[in-house]
Amino acid sequence: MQISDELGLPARQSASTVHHIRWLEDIFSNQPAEHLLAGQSVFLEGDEAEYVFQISEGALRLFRIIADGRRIITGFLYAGDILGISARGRYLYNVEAVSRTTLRRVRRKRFERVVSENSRLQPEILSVISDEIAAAQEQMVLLSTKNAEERVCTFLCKFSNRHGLTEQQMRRVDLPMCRQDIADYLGMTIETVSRTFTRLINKGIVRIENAFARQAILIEKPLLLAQLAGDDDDCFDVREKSVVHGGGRRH
Amino acid sequence: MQISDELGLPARQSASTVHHIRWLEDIFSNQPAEHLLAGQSVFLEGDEAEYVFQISEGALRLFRIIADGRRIITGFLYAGDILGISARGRYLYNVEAVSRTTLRRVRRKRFERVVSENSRLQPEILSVISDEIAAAQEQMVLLSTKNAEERVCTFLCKFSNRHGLTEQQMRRVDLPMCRQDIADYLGMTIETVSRTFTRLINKGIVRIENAFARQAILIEKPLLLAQLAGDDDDCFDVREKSVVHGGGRRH
DNA sequence: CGCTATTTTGAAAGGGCTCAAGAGTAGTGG
DNA sequence: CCACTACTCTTGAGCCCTTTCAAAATAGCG
Repeated sequence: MQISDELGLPARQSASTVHHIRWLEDIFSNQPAEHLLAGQSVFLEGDEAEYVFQISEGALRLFRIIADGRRIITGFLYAGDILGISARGRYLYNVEAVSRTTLRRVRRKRFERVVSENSRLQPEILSVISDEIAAAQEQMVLLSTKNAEERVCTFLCKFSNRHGLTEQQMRRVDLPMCRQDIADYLGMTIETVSRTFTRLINKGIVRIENAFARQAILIEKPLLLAQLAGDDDDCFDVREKSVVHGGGRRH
Repeated sequence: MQISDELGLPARQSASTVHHIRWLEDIFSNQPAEHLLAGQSVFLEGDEAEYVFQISEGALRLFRIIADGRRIITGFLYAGDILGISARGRYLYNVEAVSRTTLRRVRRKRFERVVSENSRLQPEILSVISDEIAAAQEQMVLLSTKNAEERVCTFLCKFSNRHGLTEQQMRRVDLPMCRQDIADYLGMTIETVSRTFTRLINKGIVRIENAFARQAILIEKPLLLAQLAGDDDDCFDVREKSVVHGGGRRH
């Protein structure tokens, strides 16, 4: 149920760790690294929210299971990301390792003490939480308006543009998660995800690097991919447009 | 852009105000009441997050406008709810009054000062934020798995069970928002919302109280409504079920 | 009482889901 | 090295639910 086995993975610190959360990171840096294999659980929905985690390497999936057994993945977390800050008494979702993952944990009590002692951490906490809410909202937008192709393109864009990647890494995407994960995250079936990938390949937008690596995707036309994601970030002209509700049909 | 006119609505304090946020409320109680008409804006996405608000009466809609002009309502806020806590530098979404609404505001600076001075407020802040994230996740679940009927039933259930309502108020639901609002919130078209309501009426689950009031809905069979919402809260047996991913089909 | 905005209803079309089978990939052991 | 098994992923065909487009009905308001 909790991280059990500490198998002896090489505990090398990812050089491309992180960035955006300078000071918070220091809280974790002295903690021992814990290693997880793909599929191992970090905590479950409803568990007492005793710890705050930071991912050193790898990827986690956050998900809930609903009554009929279906799984909804509400997000993925990657190296550098922090997990568990926003939990009140109990965790709101299940967390598992997508692939081999290294993380560090501190007790919530200690975490909060350190934060309250160091005034410049306060805004960073808020920043982390704010990001989490922003991500949730983007996901709501995706789920309520985007079609299959837009969803997959959005996913690939976001994954390839996540923090702490080199230019090269951005064009050659090594997806750690399987099709079912992607499907459960994007609110579609595995079949539709697969079909959509095939369509993107046929269009020459991405290419599957079938060389032995598990799932390497080469983004051939990053700009087109971004366009197909349909975010069109030129959307801050809301206050100019005479926004008629239900303007462009569809919903 | 900001709340402009202070029209002289009777500033009576809703007796059924709130509850869950005892101490935070005190921060707002001395502030002057501001009155908004239906449709008036509180703030826009991207505005500097200068204030924190509490709703005294009425309802707000939180929404974003995407590139093609469509509107996604990410949430509604009601009497007693607090708005703007989770914003970092700038607000993440637009906020408008759904109906006549009364609210109070405090400057973020002051708000944060008061909070940091009073240690028992800290957990309440976290609680508010945690609720916001929980709501966002429930919405993701709704958008990625539920069909039209389940969505509408979920909406009615949540609205009728929101905090601070008497037993009577729970069975006689006065929806302040229009069909288009509901559609944009549930990720469906106004036509489908309408059709779904009709179906629920034909099934005898709800009844429209057409007496002069704007939109009064009588919930005839609350239990059935809750069942049709499909949340089946007996879902905390996750750790027992051998959860096979992609268990019950559909996604 | 007419005008407009909102809501409801109808018929047709489409996109993604479902069910089912095939192709590819890994891991195992003879 | 290659069969054998177990998975994951891909492809195909039909169907169903929601959307779309269009029009009628109802409510709101001067």
